[in-house]
Amino acid sequence: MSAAAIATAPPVSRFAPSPTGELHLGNARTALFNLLLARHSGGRFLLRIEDTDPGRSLETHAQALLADLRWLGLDWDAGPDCEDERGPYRQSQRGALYARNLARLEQQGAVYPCFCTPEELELSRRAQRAAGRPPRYDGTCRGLDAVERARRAAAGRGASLRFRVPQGARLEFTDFVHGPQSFLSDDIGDFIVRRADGSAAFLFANAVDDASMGVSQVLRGEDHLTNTPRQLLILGSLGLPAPAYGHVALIVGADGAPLSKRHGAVSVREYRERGYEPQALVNHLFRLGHASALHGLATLAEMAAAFDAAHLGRAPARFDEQQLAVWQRDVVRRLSPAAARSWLAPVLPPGLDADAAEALAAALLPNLTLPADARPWIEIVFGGPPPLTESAAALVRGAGAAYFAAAAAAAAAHGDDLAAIAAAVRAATGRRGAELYMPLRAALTGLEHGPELAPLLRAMPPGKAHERLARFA
RNA sequence: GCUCCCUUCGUCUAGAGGCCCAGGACAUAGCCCUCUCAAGGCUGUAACACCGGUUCGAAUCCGGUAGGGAGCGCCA
Repeated sequence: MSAAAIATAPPVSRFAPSPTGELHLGNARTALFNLLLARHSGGRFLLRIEDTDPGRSLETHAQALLADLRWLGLDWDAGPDCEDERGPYRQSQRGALYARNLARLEQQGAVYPCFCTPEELELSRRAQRAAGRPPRYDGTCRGLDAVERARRAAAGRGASLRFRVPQGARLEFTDFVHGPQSFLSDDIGDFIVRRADGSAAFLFANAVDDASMGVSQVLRGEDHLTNTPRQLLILGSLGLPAPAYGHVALIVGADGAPLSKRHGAVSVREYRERGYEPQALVNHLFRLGHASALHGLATLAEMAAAFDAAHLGRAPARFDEQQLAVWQRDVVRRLSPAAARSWLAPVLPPGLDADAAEALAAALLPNLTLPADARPWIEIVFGGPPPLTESAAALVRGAGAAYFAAAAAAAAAHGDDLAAIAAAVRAATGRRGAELYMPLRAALTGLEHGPELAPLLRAMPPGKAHERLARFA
């Protein structure tokens, strides 16, 4: 393939989570950016499940991961549930490929068996730290000869396979987010590519898979930046093509510290359960660590068109729930009546019919961020006569009995029609504007602030308005 | 400890030596509109972490300091 052909080939990106827990906000953003990267140029976006660690990988987590990604609207072109010829897309099913490539490394002498036990390694690391040195593999098994290896193997000691990192070499690559990077190979210890149980280690499986799946761009978290030279070493020994690597800074909490449980929700699931809309979450994540000229709510297609890897940020971005709430309100206000009804469903009184639910949603939506915010209003709409705040009570007293006599009579005659009630009160009292409406609001809701009165009245069960107005007549 | 990464308004960011006494969006404040809140319209407040150097000129280049983060795992 010529250089020009490579340059114009559509990109292939991927998201490669390991099913050891829930989909984290940071990973969700990584998935989003990779999807956008591919879609921007008509490329392909792959989903690969990295379940090489059987002890920590759970099928339920894998399923939840797919469900969360789908909920966000992030669809993949190939993955564990839609295989193609580059698959399978679960690392646990790619053992043969790893074994083949591992064998090639063994033939070249690029790797060597290591008989050190985890305990020995831990001890060595501790000693190095104590001596003020970087904790790296000390090379115990690096120079073992065939006889010695055979003896240890015969003694039943399981062996892992380590990559023989060249000494005195400078490892360079260009990160498409951070620019030129340079590492000294001497700062990298010989690392494990195959565990003693025969399974492939992350560094190895991940790199080999990217190459064999034709991934052209690897956009991942900055925690992998220093892994990159290792993976380049592996790929180089195997003669496999290396993708372009780009690393985005991790997302941090509102206080600038790494996102953790103490920041509250950190998983996509938690936001979904609290009633956040996927479009709100995606819009917020899109602006974190990425700049575009896009303003206002955008669709994934619009984001893809606007996405530009050159505008990926290098500094950690704060996940600020206040900003998320802005997007959320924007999305909520645009919900269709049917969508609004199901969004609100978790807090709706049981047995409420569809029409009543839609009327309620229509009244409340402009004032809500999350379904839970509707609770006090639902109590006001469906519960008993609400207690008045002090200032609401003052408003009611100021209006007087004649005012409410007129209002109650109109409510009895016209039900939930605010215009009719207001007209009657105006005729009886000559009041207009706030003077006219505020006592009605106070008597009906007990408060001075809230959603528009007219739709609120329409959401109330018949007779409620009259009952509440009549108590002051 | 060693290596690497990062640092522009409250937040997300634009900015690749003069176009920047730093632009946009969101948030926020005031005004208008309005039955309140929200929405909408208008106006405003608000930042180059710090110290040196290079240069006629630095947010932009170089060095250092401080602060934050990551990696150094038979985790990924």
